[in-house]
Amino acid sequence: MQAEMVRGKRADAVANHARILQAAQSSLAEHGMDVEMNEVADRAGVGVGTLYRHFANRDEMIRAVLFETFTGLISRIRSAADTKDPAEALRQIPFAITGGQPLFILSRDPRSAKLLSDVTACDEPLTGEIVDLIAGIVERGKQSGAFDAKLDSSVAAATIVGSIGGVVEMLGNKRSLDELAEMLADLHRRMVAPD
Amino acid sequence: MQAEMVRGKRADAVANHARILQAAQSSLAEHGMDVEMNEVADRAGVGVGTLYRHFANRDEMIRAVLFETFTGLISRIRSAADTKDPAEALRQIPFAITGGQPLFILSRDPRSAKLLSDVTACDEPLTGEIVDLIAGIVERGKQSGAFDAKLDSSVAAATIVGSIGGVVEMLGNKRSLDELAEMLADLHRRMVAPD
Amino acid sequence: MQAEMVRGKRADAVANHARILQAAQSSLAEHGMDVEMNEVADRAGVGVGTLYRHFANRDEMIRAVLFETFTGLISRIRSAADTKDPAEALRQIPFAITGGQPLFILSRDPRSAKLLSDVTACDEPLTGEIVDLIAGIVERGKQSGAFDAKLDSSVAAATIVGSIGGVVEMLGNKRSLDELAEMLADLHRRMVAPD
Amino acid sequence: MQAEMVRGKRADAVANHARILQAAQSSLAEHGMDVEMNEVADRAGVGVGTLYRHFANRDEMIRAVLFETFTGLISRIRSAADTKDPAEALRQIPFAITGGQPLFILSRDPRSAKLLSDVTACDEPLTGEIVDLIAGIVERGKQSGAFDAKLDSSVAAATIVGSIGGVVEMLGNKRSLDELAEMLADLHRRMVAPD
DNA sequence: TATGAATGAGAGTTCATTCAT
DNA sequence: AATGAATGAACTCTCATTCAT
Repeated sequence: MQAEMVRGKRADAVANHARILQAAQSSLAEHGMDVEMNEVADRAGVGVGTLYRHFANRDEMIRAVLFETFTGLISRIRSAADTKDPAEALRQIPFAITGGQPLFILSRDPRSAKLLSDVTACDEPLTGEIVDLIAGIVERGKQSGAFDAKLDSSVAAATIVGSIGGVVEMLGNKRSLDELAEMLADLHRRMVAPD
Repeated sequence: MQAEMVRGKRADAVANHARILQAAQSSLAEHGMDVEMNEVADRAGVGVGTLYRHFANRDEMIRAVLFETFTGLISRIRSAADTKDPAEALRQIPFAITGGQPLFILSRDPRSAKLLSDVTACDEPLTGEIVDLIAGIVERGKQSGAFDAKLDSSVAAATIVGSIGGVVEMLGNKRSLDELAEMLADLHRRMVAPD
Repeated sequence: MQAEMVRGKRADAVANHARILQAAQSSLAEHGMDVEMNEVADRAGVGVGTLYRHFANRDEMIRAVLFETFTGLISRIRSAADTKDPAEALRQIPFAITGGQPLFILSRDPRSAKLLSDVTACDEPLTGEIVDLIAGIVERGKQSGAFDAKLDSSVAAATIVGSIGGVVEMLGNKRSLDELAEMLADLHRRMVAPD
Repeated sequence: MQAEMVRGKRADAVANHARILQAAQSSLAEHGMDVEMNEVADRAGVGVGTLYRHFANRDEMIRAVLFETFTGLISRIRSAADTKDPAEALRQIPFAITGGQPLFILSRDPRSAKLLSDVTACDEPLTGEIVDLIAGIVERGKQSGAFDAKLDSSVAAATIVGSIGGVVEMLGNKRSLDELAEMLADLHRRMVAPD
């Protein structure tokens, strides 16, 4: 019922693991932190017991999904932030954020922060690192004169992150993410431009 | 021990209702949509049974709090939107939003949308009406030449709402809301200003 | 359905607590440490939830029963041990042990020791204290010349405890406990008598 | 890779069976009737599936271990009981009982009685047959005048069995089994001796 | 034939809701 | 009318058992 699982149990188990992560991800996206194990199991087409063979418990399962998702998200943001030109770096941010799985909303849930606190080694929301990366871009832009020197880089960064999250949530089902990212990049450009 | 002072009892009940709403509000702010009835009852200083004399069930209680909160929020936004000058109207938006109870975050929870769907007569997030009001301001600004004509007013409005939510969530515990609102208003002004 | 519960909820709850302890006790006696919460609830004529209003969890419930049972058992043994004449003290031991609830068998289960380890402050079986009390009697008897001086008091005590437990388990359903206690006392007397 | 060395495989299977029984026995000794199939499998160095090739189910596995153990135990007791001199026969009992696998404790667990009820054809504890054998010795001793004529042989036998079990459980980890058996034999001798 | 991943019934626990007091 | 003890459906997690490889 699945495609080419090359041979033996190992391949099967690996395929299952992927299927389960995928199921957990879509359940999480749909129900937030309230995912139910049985639903994830059903969605993955396995029994509950199998979930527990792959993750020690519900929290670990969610953690795994969040970790995967946020790891990808942050690495994309980091790539964007590595761009030399601050203006170009900033332009890439909306694309970097909207490019991944649609779990960005969970980064707001206080429970997800708690769940990942031993990964992030702090209790503050996961958006913290993202904001810092973007604040770094803003700071560079201010120093190069590309952005307005009077900007508070943290506030600007939080504004940018919040605006992307908000637009995706509110309009993501009406317009394409790419189109929205384009418009967001433009709005952000105006926001940070020198007077 | 039986009857009189009917009015007194009414007053009592009204006071209780307010206390309970207040308790529910603070519980909601703290735990999100996971509030527990017993905690609300404890916080209100009444028995659980009394909660059920005031609200048919948990959902109704949350609905009442959200309704009250969003009603206030929307009326403040409406006031701001009624301001003649679009620039000034837009400036007031962050203050209007941050001025109320800190339940704005709940507007993001998919469960709250579901819960209020029969109030709003649609399943879309409660932010819908808010976005529309702000989009109206943007539209007026575009027509008056105060804002850039190329703006997509819905996207701009969603950006503004999202940015306020994001900033409050991410920085609300580090800076005063007033200070943040001020900075947000400035960022929004730049964002919509003509090139 | 219960007798004179003087007034109000409190009395009811107290009666329930007793009923639940009683139910837990008989379930424990029947199934050992494998008691099931639902069975105890059924036996007590309450819902499972009620069990959890009275005890934090299954372990606490069992702990409460064991504690009550062993506390009674040990206090009866202590009374016997307080008797001046060692011979008379020893004679009372079988009666002291068989006089209580029939949970003596559980004192053997390693799990019950673990469960009560924070009460007894040690992990060794609960029979430890009982054996010590009886060994004290034997020691006194040896010194007074009433018992054989060559006895190892610990071994004698363990023998006595084990024999009572064994006889009750093996013959408790065929003969009366009093009759058995009488015979045990006689056997123990012979066992410790000087040659 | 297919067929031959049928005999070799048989031998393998027999060795496996022994290894598994051994593993089950040590697991049982450690965890009582709560043994887990996976642990036994691990301990035996085979997969769980293999357990089910040797025993129809968990109960059968435990039954097999208990049967083997008790069969050995009873045959040792029978040997002792076959000794002509009742006093000598009785002296050998503690050695016969402590000489085997340390599963004697399980004979007390109500679950093991249930489990073996179709082997023993009755629900009474497995100790029944043991008690009968020892009661036979006592009876012979009474008739020969070696033991006190007033003894109730069943009660004396149960006392003896119980005392051995108790001493082993309570002191087995402090003293050698041989030393304890010696002391028990002495105590039993005194117990049955004529006044 | 042996393996161990998958299964799912069943046990413990929580919490919205009810109702006797 | 207010209370909070009782209720039990629903959820998480475990482990004996099965079966594809």
